[in-house]
Amino acid sequence: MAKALREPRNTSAQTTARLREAGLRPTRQRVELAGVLFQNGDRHVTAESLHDEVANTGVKVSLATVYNTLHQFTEAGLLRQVIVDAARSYFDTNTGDHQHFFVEKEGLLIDIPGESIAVAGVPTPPAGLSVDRVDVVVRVRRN
Amino acid sequence: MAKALREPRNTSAQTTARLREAGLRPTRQRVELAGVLFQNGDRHVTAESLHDEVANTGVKVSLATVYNTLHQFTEAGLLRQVIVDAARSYFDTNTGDHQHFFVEKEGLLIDIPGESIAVAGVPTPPAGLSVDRVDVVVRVRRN
DNA sequence: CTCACAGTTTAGAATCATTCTAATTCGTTG
DNA sequence: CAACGAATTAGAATGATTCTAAACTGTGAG
Repeated sequence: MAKALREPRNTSAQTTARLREAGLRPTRQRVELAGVLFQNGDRHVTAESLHDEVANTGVKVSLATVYNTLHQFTEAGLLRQVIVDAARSYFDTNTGDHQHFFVEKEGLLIDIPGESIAVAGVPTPPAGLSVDRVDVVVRVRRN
Repeated sequence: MAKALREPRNTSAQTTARLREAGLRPTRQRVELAGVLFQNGDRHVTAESLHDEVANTGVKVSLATVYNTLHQFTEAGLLRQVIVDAARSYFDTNTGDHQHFFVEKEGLLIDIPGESIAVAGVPTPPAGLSVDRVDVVVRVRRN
């Protein structure tokens, strides 16, 4: 009876461990954000969309923290930043090699598996420069 | 002697004609901006860089007009907008089929001829969506 | 278990690119 | 050259993101 309300939090030990491995102190807000982000498969979020989503779960995390966290996760390799829209930044929980469809009107990003796409003929960069990564954005529109 | 100082203005009739063809009234500022933009081969500018550049030629054009003009030129097919940086928008005078190297640290864009690059394996977009264009950004860094 | 401190969070101000507004100016056509 | 709609502009407004300075919280030592 004593522990009747002690449900297994989705604030799981796994998330905590993952943060620690990434060299990030598992604070309440980081654990919360990581939970929302990495719980269900690949996701694309915006600082604001994530902020709203977390707010809806009842937890309070400031927008500043959401921004900080998104950047820290990105530096730690837990997220990848996707630049497709001049208006806002997207973050992708899929850090593997892949590309995107982007529906501009709706701000909707859709993954394209990395294996399916191949970019050939990329010239050697000008002297002194080396390739960091190749991003492909397939801009699509509703028919 | 009379016309000794009458150099052929780069504010040429060609520029004026080009604007008219594009359905744009050839105002002083549009002619000036078009002159700077389309005078010497392919160029990549940001609103601010173009504004500064024009200011240095002694002509005064407001930043608002530069923004308006860049968008109008883009709609008219005279420019192409390039999205590679979350911080600012680039505009490319090369509207043909081609891609870019991007040196993030320096905000430097370099054209890659369209013929040299080939993207294969782009899957059919989800139902209801059709491909508008495929953008490739080769992110490079200084060694 | 408690303390202390570096690391975090946060509200709100600040920044920066871009857009908007409302008033003035300019191109064009009659 | 008058008139009218289009274009320009200064400055305010906006929106995303970053910064600041103060309050708070993990964590490791004792």
